Amino acid sequence: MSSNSDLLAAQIRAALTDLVASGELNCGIPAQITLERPKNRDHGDYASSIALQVAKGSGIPPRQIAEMLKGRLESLDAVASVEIAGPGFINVTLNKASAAEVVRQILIAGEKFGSGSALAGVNINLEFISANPTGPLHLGHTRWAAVGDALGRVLSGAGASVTREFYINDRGNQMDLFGASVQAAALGKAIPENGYQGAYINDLAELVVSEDPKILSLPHDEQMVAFRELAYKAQLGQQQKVLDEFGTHFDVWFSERSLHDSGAVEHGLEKLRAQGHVFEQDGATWLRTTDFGDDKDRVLIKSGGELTYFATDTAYYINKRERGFDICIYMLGADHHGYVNRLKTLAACEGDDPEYNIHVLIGQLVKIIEGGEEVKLSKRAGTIITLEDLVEKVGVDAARYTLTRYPVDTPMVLDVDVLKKRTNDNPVYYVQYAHARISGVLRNAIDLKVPYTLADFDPALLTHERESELLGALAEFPRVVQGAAELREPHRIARYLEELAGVYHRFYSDCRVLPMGDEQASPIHSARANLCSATRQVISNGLSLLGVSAPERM
RNA sequence: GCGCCUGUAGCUCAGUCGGAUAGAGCACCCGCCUUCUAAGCGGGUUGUCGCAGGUUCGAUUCCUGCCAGGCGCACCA
Repeated sequence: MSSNSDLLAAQIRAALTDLVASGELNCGIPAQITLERPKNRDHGDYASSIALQVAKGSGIPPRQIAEMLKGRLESLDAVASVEIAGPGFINVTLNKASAAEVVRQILIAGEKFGSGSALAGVNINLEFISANPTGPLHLGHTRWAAVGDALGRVLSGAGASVTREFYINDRGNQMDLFGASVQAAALGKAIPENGYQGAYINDLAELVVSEDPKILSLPHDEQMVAFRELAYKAQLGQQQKVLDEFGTHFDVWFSERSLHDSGAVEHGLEKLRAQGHVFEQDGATWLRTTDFGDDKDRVLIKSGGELTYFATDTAYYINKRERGFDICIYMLGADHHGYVNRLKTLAACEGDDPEYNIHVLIGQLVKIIEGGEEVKLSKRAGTIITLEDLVEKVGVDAARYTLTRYPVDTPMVLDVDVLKKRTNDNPVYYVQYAHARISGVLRNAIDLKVPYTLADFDPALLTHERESELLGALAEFPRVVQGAAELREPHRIARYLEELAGVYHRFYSDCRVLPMGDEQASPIHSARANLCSATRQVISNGLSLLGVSAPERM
């Protein structure tokens, strides 16, 4: 079942191919023929600038090329009229009934509407958050929890096979420092220098002691390890619980320790050596990342024999690839952007294509303001705002929606006061309200005996301008999902939903859906109720891609 | 010094391969509920798309330089 825009694009391609074959036109044919949705409705339902693009090499004026294509487009059943405008734009207006066929497509596809196959067969590892298990999740993690989860859903929607993975940094000095901090808190001693602070450390200390009172009689070093291990389990469990409540789920919780225990690190080093980019210097072992444009080479094994973090990351990447992932997506905070180049060059050293096999998204920082001032303190964590703090303030839906409606490379400011409002200020309610409103209309439709199944649907009745706008917006959804997946930009879904909700609200205020008073139910009521039903389906599908609920009532 | 991100309306921000008159919400003013959810709709007002060049039929979009802000540049984790 192809959409009208696919149909038009295919027809243009066929027409161009024929013109080239017959010698009337001498030009290359673009790989992708895209149709735009004109901002100005006078320019039809779809517009193409193909004639301008193709004109350059052909020596024929663009308007003349547009003329050549016009007839072919007009011959399509779905097309009502074709006009050539300006320097050579082709503006296509669909006939009303075929524009309305999208309602049928949506209602038949249901939850599947919007899903596509652009990324079918692609196996993607999506790694995000990957916080240290030494404390609560902060605002930066929260942004990833929302965006990463949404991206996972969007990629799946585009047909990819997606594994969501959380890398647990459960090894190294930070863990020992964490253990020592909890230990100190339990013993009532001063937290070590650079150690972990905050009420949660005391909570963890109490919890560990209550779970295992004998811990207090262990020798000091052994005791630190015991505290470290028990606090680690508790803190990780806490992160998992919080994420679960936030609606973000992972397929794999990957422990850094397991990477070492399984021999994956040695294996990774072997693999890099075999590729010929490893060398020894000053007693250390290096990876010659400068072979692929890094500004300096990177140490894998320190002169003291210790592995660097980079070595582990390298092994981890190789491990992912060997688990069969075609594309590894990393979502990192802005403070790690220096890492992008290193990750890409290590992929190159391993023999991969850094432009395809690895994709790094950098998220800019999130600030949160309340009452006009930046909020910096958390009751529990001591210094940082946590995921729980945000959810407690504004709720899961508002938090998730707001965090996903901006591109990740924009630094963002969350205004808590706005997020608490239930007005247009707060787009999540605007979109959810449209869903609830439609649900109300459809409940009433049942009471008023207005049938809205496909058997009752006559597409030719949807001719009002508001109906056309709504139909046009609905038809866009699959393209939006595909674009969001390919560009790794889930915020496009949110922006689209706001647009769609706006179009629906305008339709609602101009077009009466249900019979009034004693009026009998007629086919137009059924047609409009079907349109409402299709719109509700698309809003629901879109919100689901963002992990935001679609309420039946508000 | 080098690198990444950002700079669009009074505010918060959209604006995939360059396209037609640069958009939305908020704020401000004025309207619309005796019949489907007013958490809504309509109308009015708001711009040197940071600055300067370049590429071309056409640049907010691509290239170069500069200015401003944020963040990084370890044999740290």
